[in-house]
Amino acid sequence: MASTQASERGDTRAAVLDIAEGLLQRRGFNGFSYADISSELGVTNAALHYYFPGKAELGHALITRYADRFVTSLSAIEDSEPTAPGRLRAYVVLYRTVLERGRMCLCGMLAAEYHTLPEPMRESVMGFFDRNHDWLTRVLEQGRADDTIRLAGHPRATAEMVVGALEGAMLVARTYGETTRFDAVAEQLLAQLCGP
Amino acid sequence: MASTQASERGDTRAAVLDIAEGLLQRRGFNGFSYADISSELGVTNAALHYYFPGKAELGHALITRYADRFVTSLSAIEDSEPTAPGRLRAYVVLYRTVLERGRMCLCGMLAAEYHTLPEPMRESVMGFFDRNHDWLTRVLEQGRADDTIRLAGHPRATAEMVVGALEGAMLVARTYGETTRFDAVAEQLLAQLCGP
DNA sequence: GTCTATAGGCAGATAGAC
DNA sequence: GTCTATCTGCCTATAGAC
Repeated sequence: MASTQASERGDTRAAVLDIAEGLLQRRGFNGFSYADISSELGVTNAALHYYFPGKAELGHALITRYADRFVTSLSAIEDSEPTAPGRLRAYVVLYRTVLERGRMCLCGMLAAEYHTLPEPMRESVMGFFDRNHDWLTRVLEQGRADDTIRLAGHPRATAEMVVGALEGAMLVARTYGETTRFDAVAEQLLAQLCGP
Repeated sequence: MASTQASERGDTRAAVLDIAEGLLQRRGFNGFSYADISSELGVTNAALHYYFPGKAELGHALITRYADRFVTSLSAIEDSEPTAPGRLRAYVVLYRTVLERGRMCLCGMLAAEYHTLPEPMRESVMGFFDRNHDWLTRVLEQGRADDTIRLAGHPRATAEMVVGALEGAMLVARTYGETTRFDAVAEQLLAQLCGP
């Protein structure tokens, strides 16, 4: 099996995170077990505890890695897209890419299970949303300044609406297994902000 | 304890559903157990199986009851609110009321756990969203007809955006434990649709 | 680092007494 | 209808060999 390659290269830890990430995004934190990971990776259950003492530690590592990667993507967008509407559009693509793989946003998933999570994980989930709101607020302010974006209220409130709308659209669209439902919502959202 | 009253009146079944509903909306379907229900109700684990042979049946009954109640609420809105913007506003209050009690929409929660659910439950979750989209589409068409609502695209696409935005706003707002975050998003959304 | 072996707990579920 | 008692299976986690 393909997954054995990873352990042969010595980066089992990363392989564990990759597999666990997929499971978490598709089934939720309470919807997968160590056995799901170990069987797919081709190692025993006990090996996982070497890298992550408990499921809480694994969960925390997953959020951290996901959030860091997300922030990197946001920086990349700022480098490649100069305009506010362009940046918004690229932001939407970030979500769409996740959905395309049949996944839910990792932190959106954890937000649903929030009340069952260990405290360190909760904090990190909030941090993820904070950083998203911060970034979007800046983009919206930029768009308002150069008149490329039309705001109905405060930039931060709109930023929170954009995150909420995209998270919710993913959540519902994944139920139907149709990416087009997400696209329709995203277009709708962008049309209302960047208008004609 | 207060819950014993229910069983004394002979409506244990309803009491089970009430308790399970709260657990599901707060912790998710994979986040609670039969023991959680029976301990809160003051009966034994086995008693629950008398009413619901398996957790799948319990889950299905929960969706059905929730969806039926939701449809009833939508009819009530049509009776009390004649205008499209009024109906939209009342629709938002439906969500807000759920959030106020620290809960997530039952079907929004199940949408997150979708891939771990037994088939009969999946179908019912989709049915819930379908009915919401149908109802909202009709309201939006009404508003477009009498010029009280401004649509950027197809009514159905906007209806799906509204559901997505509200579900997502609940999801994120609940993480922060702040109802005001939901309100800001809702106002934002309504302003863009009914705005001046 | 990864294994075998195993502990201890809790999950959903059933049989049969009352 | 609700109980006691019990089953089986899976879960996270650990000890210790290799």
